Amino acid sequence: MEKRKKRRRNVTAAAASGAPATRRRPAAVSIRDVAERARVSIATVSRAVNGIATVNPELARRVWQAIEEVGYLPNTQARALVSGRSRMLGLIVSEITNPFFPELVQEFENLAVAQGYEVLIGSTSYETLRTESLIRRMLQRNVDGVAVMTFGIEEDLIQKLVEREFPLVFVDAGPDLPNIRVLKVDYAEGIRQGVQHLAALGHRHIAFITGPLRLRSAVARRDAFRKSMAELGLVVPADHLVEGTHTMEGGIVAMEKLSQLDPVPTAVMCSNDVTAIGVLHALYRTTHEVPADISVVGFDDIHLAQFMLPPLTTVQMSCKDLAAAAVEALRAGIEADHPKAARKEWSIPTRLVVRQSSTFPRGSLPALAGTARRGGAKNF
Amino acid sequence: MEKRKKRRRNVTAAAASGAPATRRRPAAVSIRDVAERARVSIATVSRAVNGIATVNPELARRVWQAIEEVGYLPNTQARALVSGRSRMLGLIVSEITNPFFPELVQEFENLAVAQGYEVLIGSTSYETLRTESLIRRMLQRNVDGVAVMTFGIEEDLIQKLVEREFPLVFVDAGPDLPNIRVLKVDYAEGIRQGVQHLAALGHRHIAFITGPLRLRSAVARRDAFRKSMAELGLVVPADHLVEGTHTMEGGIVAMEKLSQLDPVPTAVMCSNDVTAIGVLHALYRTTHEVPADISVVGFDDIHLAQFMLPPLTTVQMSCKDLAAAAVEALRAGIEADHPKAARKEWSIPTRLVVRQSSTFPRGSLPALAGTARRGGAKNF
DNA sequence: ATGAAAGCGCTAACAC
DNA sequence: GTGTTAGCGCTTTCAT
Repeated sequence: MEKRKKRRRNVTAAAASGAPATRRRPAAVSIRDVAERARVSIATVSRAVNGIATVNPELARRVWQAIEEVGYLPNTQARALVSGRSRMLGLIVSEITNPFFPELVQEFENLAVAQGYEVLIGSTSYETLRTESLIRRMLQRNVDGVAVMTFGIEEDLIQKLVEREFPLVFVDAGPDLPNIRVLKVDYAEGIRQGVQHLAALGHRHIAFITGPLRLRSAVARRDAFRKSMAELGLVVPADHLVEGTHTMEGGIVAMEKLSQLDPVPTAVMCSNDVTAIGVLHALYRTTHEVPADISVVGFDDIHLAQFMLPPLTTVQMSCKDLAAAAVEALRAGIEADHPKAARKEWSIPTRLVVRQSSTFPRGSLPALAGTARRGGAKNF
Repeated sequence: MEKRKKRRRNVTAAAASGAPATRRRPAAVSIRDVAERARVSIATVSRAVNGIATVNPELARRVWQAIEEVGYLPNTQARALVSGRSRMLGLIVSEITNPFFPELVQEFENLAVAQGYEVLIGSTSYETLRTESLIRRMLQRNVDGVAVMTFGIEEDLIQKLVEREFPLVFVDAGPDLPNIRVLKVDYAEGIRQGVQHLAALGHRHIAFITGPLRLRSAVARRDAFRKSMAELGLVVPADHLVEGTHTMEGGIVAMEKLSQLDPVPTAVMCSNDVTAIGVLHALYRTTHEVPADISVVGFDDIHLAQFMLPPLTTVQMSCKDLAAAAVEALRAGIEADHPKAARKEWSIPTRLVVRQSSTFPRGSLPALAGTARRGGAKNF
C-alpha cells in the first residue's frame, strides 16, 4: 500500500523546467509527517492540535511527541483558507513616524498577539492612493477585522470593507452599521481641564493650534476648546485659532503666526503633543522662555512629552486604553459569542497631566518671577 | 450539467451545528465567479490575472471586465499555499517605541509594498520569550524572508529560521551561511567625524555613553569611539565610558553619573539619539547649559533630533539606506535570479550632521562667550 | 473515538 | 491557446 500516492510534494516544477524565479526552501514539516510518525490519521493530528476533547489520551500523547520530534508548526495559510478566518487584525494608522502611533501600535500588538491574533499594520500618510492600496491589501489578506485609528478618514475609502461586512472599529465617529464599532474619546473633559488650569493660573489670552481640520477629531478638539473657553466667559478671537498639521513643522509655522499677534497670547494649547514640540522649538528660536513668557499645553501625553525641555503639560489620552478598547471591540465584532458582541461604543477617558511647560503669565505674580525659569506650575 | 458540483461553498458548518464561535462574512468573490461570468475556465482567469502572455486578448478583456464587475480580489492565502511563497517579509525590531524604528519601519514598508510584498512587523522588547514567539509566528505565517534589525540578537533564537533556510538579513554581523546577508554600518567613519569635530572645537575630556553592551552594535560604536580618540592621541579614562540602555531614561542615569566626575567632561557623545535626548533632559534638570557648559552629540539622526532644544548635533545613519539595503538583500535571498543574488554584504554609510548642541568648551574662546547660548557651532 | 475524503481558492502540469 | 484536473496543508463532515 503506497501512502502519499497523490502527493507531488518536494517535486518542484523547478526540477523539471529550468531556472525558477524563486529559490525554494526545503518543504516544511506538514501534518502528514506528524501523522505518519505518530501512526495515526491526519484528522487525529488535527484534532489533537486543536484540543478536541474526544481524542484518546494515548494517541494524543503520541501525536504531541511526534510534533516535538519533527518540529511541526501548523501552516497558518492553510488553516485560514479552510476556516475562512485568518486570525489577522488590520491596524490602520496615519503615520507610523508620528510618535503617538508607535505607542498605540505596540500596545495593540501586545494585546492582539496575547489573544492569538497577528497584526497587519498600514499607514495612510494621509494619501488617498496609499489608503486605497492599504485597504485592498487588507481585503486580499483576508483580515478578520480592521481598526481604523487615523482619527478621521475619507469614508468612501473604507466603503469596500463596509460592503463586505468586515468588523470595523473607528475612533470618534463612524457609520452606524451592525459591524461597526466606535471608540468615543472624551475630548471635552481633558481639554476643559487644560483650559481651567491655564485660566486658574491667570491666563486670559489663550490660543489654540488645531490639527488638520479635515480630520473629525481635530474639529472635535477645537470645538472642545471653544466650549471650555466659553464656559469661563472667555472669547476666542479668530486669530487665536490657527490650523496646524499635527506635525512639528506645523507647530513651528503656527507658532510663528501667533507670535505676530499683538498682544501675543500668554498661553498656547495644541491639538497634539507633536505640535507642542514644534511650538517649543519655535519659541526657542525666537528666544521666548517657556513657561515664563508663554505657557504651552499639549494633547496625547506621548512618552516623549515628559522629556521635553521643559517637560510638557499635556492632556493624556491613554494609548493603553485606546488599544485595549480597539482589540476588544474588534473581537466583539468577529466572535459572535463575545460577551460584548452587542456593544457599539467604547468610551476613552482623558485627563490633564501638569508638568513644567505651564505657569502664571509673566508679571502677574511678581513675587514668583524668580521661579519662572525652572519652576513652572509644579508647586501649584 | 451541474457546475460547482463539488463545492460546499456558502454552506457553513454553522448552519447545521448550532451557534458558531465565529460570525461568518458573506463568502468573498472567487476565481470561479469570474470564470463563470467571463465564460472561460478558471485557468484562463488565473493566467490573465498573472499576466501570462499567451492569453487571447479577447478572452483577457472579458476576464478583466468580469473581474471589475464582480469586484474580484485574488485570495492571497490560497496563492501562498499553492505557490509556496507568501510574499510577506518579516521585520524584527527591538522596540517600535524607540523613535528610530518607526522611521525604519515606514521606509521598509514603503519599499516592500512597492515591490509587491507585505510586511509582518514584530518587536522583541529585548525579551527572549517574546522573540521566540515572534519567530514562531513568522515561521507559521511562512514569510519569504526576515530582516532582523535589532542591532544584535541572541543567535540561538534565530536558529530555527537558519535551519529552515529562510533568507535572513542582519545588521552588523551574522553567521556566514548561504541564506544570510549582512548590512555593515560604517560606524568608524561617522564616529570619527564626531570625535574630530569635538576635538577641533577644543574638547579634550570627551565622555561616551554606550548602548547596552550585549548588543554587538553597541560594542562596535564604543570601539569606534575609542579608536577615534586614540587616533588623536586622546586617552579615554574608564569613567568616561558609561553604559546606557539606548533609552531616554538610560541617558538620564548615565549623565547623572558623568556629572559626578571631577572635572566633568566638556563633551558627551551618545550611542544613539534617544540617549542624547535623555542627556539634554538631565542637563536641563541640573541647570547646565547645552552647548555652553557641555556639548552633546548623538547618533542615528532621528527626525526628532533637529527639533530638540538645542537642535542635536549627531551622526547620521540613514534609515532610508538601511531599509533599502534590507529589502534589496532580502529579495536577493528570495529570488534566485535576482541580479545581486550572490552578494553577501551591503555597506551603510554614516556622516556627521552639525547642529547646535556642540560648541567650544566654556572659556576656551572668551571672545565668543556671548554667542554660546544660542550660537553653537553653526558658524564654525 | 478514528479514519477517509471533500474541498477552501488558487497555480501549474498536462492534454487537446 | 484553452480547459481539465491534481494538489498546496489543513479542518470538518460523514461513515464506521
